[in-house]
Amino acid sequence: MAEKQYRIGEFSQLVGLSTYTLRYYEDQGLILSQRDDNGVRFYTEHDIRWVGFILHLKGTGMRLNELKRYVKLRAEGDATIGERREMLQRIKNEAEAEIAERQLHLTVLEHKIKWYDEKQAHTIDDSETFHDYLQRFQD
Amino acid sequence: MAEKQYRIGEFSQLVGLSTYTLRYYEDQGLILSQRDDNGVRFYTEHDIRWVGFILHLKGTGMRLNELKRYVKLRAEGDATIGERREMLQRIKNEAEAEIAERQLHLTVLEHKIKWYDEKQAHTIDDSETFHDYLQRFQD
DNA sequence: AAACACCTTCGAGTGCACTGTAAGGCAAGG
DNA sequence: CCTTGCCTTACAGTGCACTCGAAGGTGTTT
Repeated sequence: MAEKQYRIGEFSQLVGLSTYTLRYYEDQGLILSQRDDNGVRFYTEHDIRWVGFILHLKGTGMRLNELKRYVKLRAEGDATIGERREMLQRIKNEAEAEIAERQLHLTVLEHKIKWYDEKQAHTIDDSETFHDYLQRFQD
Repeated sequence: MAEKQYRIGEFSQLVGLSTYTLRYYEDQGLILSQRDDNGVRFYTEHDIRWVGFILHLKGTGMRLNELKRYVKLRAEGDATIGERREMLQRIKNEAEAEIAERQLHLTVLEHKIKWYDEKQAHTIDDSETFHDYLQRFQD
């Protein structure tokens, strides 16, 4: 039983990327496609997994240029595993730092929401500025 | 004792935004500046706090257009507090959803790093694909 | 007198990641 | 035969948030 083959339109639906983007990624060397006798692209389950994986990498904040570099290393074989590992580790660290930073910003936003609530409920002095209010959480 | 006044160059250093960006933000209505007798911008501590706050909002993922809308509402007075609160709440929800999503992508990246480690240490079968490996964590 | 920091308007350039159009062509299905 | 879906190259357009430069100006400091 041969594996199911998908043409670009169907594949596009499956992976959630437009056909434009799929061709663009192929241009950029991020994906490969096989061709039938007429030169028409087709993809298999294997390609679905690969696109899924690069979308995970993208989802962590990895940029196309880094992704290209990663794919290039991958094509060079197991000798580059160390380098790829370091790359992913760096991406991981950066992503975690960004998340942490974003969470810090979020706490201020949360305080502001609380401040609005208390202001609306008149449980804080009408003249207390948000800045003064924030001071109460500084320690 | 009058409050210290900062001209744009110094202020730029203090808040970490270029003078270009400060003027741009002013154009966009995100910041106000006072002017001396010669029309030269100056800022005070109050402005430092305000820029600090909008950078927190930006840091949560809020876009300039939303920020503009927020600032506009703010200028309309306390009557818009409810709307501003809802706005920040929505931003908060979106930011949390994005963080959660990013963390999901990160777990896959972490698995990939582990997979590299195990592959390098030859503790996994050389023929086991990352996809097969990942299956072991699916439940 | 020159250097410096600021002011204005206006418009162009940057980086990223697409997204779309034009203009041509091929092959299969109703 | 015509529509649909695919193919190609090449290039323009989009959205976002800056970033910069030109060309002219003012006021303060050395």
